[in-house]
Amino acid sequence: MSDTHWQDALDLIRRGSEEILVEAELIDKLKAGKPLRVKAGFDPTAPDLHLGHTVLINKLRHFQDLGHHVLFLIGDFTGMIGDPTGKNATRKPLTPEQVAENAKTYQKQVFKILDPARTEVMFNADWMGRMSAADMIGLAARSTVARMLERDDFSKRYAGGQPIAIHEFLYPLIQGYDSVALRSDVELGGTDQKFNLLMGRELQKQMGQSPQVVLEGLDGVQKMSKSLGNYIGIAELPNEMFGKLMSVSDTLMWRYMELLSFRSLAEIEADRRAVAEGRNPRDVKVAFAQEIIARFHDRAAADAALADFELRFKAGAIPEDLPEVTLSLAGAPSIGVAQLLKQAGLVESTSEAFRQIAGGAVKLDGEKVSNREALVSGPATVVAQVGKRRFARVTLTP
RNA sequence: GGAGGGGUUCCCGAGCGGUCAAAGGGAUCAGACUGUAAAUCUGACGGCUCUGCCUUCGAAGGUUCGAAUCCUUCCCCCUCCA
Repeated sequence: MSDTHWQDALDLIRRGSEEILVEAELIDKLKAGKPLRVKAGFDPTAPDLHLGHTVLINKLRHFQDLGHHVLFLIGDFTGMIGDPTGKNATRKPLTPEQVAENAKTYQKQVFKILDPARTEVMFNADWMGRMSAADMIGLAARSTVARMLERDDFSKRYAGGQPIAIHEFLYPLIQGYDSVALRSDVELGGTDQKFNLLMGRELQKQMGQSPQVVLEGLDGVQKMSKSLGNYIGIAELPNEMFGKLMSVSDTLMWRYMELLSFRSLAEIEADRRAVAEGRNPRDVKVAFAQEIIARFHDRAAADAALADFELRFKAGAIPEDLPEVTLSLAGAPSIGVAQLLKQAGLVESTSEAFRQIAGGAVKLDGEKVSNREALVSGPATVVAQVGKRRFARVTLTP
């Protein structure tokens, strides 16, 4: 490989990465010109990928484009422990059938990005499941409690009087051992994985292997989660995706683009300058949202999503593709608004329905409802709305 | 094994016999403003057959007119000593 080649490769790899440990080693590996074994581990419990996951997968794709080999590791064994976050220390173990099912879902979604020919899907239960208790003790002997407590998560919990179960210490060890078993040259992971990733280097060194290079910090969007409300699944409908991408903050938008867009950093930088000089950041965001939708759906869907968005929010129109709900009045002549909203799934409880009405968030056929006692008589079809995002077309049958 | 501290509503965290569905912050939801951005302001934030009723403060009992608050037992967590 010529000098410029590895330099370009390095630039590509660097994009979006917080830290490369150790970069000099990576350069050596790239210069050697051999296909590298690039490992990334995935949790077997979450087969529904969101854009956050794709940051890492995009990076794997970069490696494939450079001629390297991807080891897509599904942590079915480690899944029994659950990465220690202190929140869900105990997990319900998955059956082999569930694991297989989830793995299939993973592959279906992941191969929208990865090249199957250069990807090997593996399960760590293959080797961990065969390990004897004595082997496990041997592995455990390779680290120390003090070392484990260096991990931010553990030290915080320890200091804060939160429990740490012994088996949680095994998680980093096993993840590290996976790298030994796979003889990986590079491992990718989010910032929160740094400790685990470094454990892999440590164990590889101890066991006479050349330590893997760690590419860390690919989690700018990884913090995506359902509870944070910024979850954008790659299987979501175009309109949903569009809306969610548009509600990404301007500040965060640039980071998203760096990590998720396939456009060059130079182009993104040009956009950023344009915005600084007065261009509406909204336009940049629209273009970005369309790029992403086109990737997971297609161009036409991206255009349609934009058109729908304009209609809905600029003109305040009600969207076309509402969820349809049919409710039976069960003989009664009418139904209370609160009940209607609850049964249509627009609110979680009657109490919430009353609150939303009081807050002026509820509309029926575009008309604001302010009387919590209001009745809707049937049979009829009404478009019910709570806030700007929750809609349903409700059909009342006798 | 011994001594001490602690378990509160999604999270953090006050409360320590009535005025407690429980301060405050975070998250969330809604309204205003907007570009479904940010910031800001406002309101909401257990449930219901909703001007009242029911269920919550680790669990189960008990004391009391009345308990998240007191007592008993149990479960769990943490710290120190061994």
